[in-house]
Amino acid sequence: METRELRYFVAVAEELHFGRAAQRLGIAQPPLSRAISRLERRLGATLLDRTSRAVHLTEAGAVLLREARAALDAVEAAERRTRRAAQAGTGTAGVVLATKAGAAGELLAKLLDAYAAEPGAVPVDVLLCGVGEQERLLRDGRADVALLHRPFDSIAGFDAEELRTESQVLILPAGHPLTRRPHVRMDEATGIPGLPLPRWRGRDGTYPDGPGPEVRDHAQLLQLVALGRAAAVLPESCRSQLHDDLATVPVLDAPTVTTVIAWPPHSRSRGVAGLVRTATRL
Amino acid sequence: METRELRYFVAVAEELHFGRAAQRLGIAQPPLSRAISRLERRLGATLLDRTSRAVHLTEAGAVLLREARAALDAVEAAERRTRRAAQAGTGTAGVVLATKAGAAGELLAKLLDAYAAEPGAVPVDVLLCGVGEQERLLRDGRADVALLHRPFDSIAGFDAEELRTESQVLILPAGHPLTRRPHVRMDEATGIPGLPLPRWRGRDGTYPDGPGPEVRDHAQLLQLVALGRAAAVLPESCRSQLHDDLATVPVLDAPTVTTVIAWPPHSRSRGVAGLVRTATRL
DNA sequence: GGCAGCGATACCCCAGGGGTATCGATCCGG
DNA sequence: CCGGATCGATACCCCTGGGGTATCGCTGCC
Repeated sequence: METRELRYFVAVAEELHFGRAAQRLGIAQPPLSRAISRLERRLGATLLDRTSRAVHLTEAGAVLLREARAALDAVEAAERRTRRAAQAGTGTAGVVLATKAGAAGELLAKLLDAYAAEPGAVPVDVLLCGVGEQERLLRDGRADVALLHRPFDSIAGFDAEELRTESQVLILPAGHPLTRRPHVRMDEATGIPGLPLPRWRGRDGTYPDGPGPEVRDHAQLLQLVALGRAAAVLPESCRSQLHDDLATVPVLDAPTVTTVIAWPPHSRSRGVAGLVRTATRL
Repeated sequence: METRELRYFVAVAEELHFGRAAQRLGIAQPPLSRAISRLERRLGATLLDRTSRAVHLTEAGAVLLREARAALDAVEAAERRTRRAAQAGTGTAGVVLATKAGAAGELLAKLLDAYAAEPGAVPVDVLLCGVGEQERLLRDGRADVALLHRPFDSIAGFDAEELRTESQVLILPAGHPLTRRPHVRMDEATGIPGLPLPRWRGRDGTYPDGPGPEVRDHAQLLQLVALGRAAAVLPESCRSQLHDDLATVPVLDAPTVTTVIAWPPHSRSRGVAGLVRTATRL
């Protein structure tokens, strides 16, 4: 199977419409129809049920859609990482580290400093991204290594080392009555009148239903809290980045958050290995 | 990048010789040279240093070799799993479970029985393989789910659930003086005169240096022990499969062995999900 | 210096990927 | 119930590019 065929199939499987898929691919519809038929013939499998009015995925088609996405990510990653390895000047290639914007601030700074001081250290580019994006960046090769936060981020499919575990705190506008409490419980944090917890954007770009404002990164969230429109429960290390217009209260029964450094299992290059070693010794 | 180009590059990178690589690929040498040049031009990267006497990988080439192998595995897996999903009769596709031949005997039997009794269970094919092969089978799609044993097998890149943890025992021919001991230490087990521990075959098909016979699965190993040519340290659950010509002694300081059920992170199909659910409830 | 080994180049052929025109089936509005 | 709109499949054509053979140019080596 050629990657072109996989790309074609994914386009059709996502659009469920040969015409639109062809348009998206920048080709005409007939060659696309032919390519899919040929793919089906070679696989000995019907991938799509087509009536002349609608297209549906068969069970085999659903399997191929999942697998093809993973395979195309892997091919894309190969291309990107090779390009980066080549262009990073003659000599040792750099490494791209992905982390959530606004999270893991001092840990990240310490890691970068400590690693830069190592002998044989390689240049590190930091890629700040939205919540939940790191997984995709690692998978398609835009990043080589990432800082993730369990249990929020999934480390499925990656190698990882734990760096730090911390408890969470409730973040409120300074002066809110609850800030005088020594600690709160989770059910108190979720039910503050007028200060709902926010809804985080999912990987697919949609937001869960419910009350609370929609947010996609920490800066947005903290601003909303400062404006008195929301409360937040975040790992306690975020306190170092708060202005004095925000106050924190420990949440006793919130799940603890583990910061991990993760990388694709097959691509433990020298740069990644060094960064991981430095991180675990921090 | 097309998978053909990746296959071509991997062949050359492994052979470090255009002629042999072309032969392996079943094409002539000139088109292979051209394909690699074109790949290099498109990537904007030199992948191979070629003098007219020798070919070496550049740094970018080494990156691409690693990444290309992973990508080709993913493409191969896509093809195989789709074929299986299609041919598994009309209706629900089966699942292939990989496990080491001779290991996890009763656990496996219990799992298969319990799962088969579930409503909506899917046919399960069991694929018995050599030590350390499961990783490759999962990666290239010949298997969908596997029973692995940490710390011997790496679960890098897979999702996994722990099933059972057990300690290890020393296996000796019946009547050996050490069998009268209530327990032994690891350093005693490794130094038995005339009964060396075996050398396991690595993933690359080679054996580590040292004394001891070369083995690749449990059946071979147990036969060697029965013949008085080796001793073995194995998880205690293997006792249920020993004839009375073999005896066991607990090893106090051997690492504990955890049996896990693992699967590729993106491919949690209905069959795999059900099997994992059943396994964790066992 | 002649020779053997190896990758690159030159040149040719045709399979196949891509395009346009059109067909055939199906759904829908009137 | 009919005509038009929609959509995937088919027919046919063009030409890119993948694959082949012959050969060159370079490099070690006896």
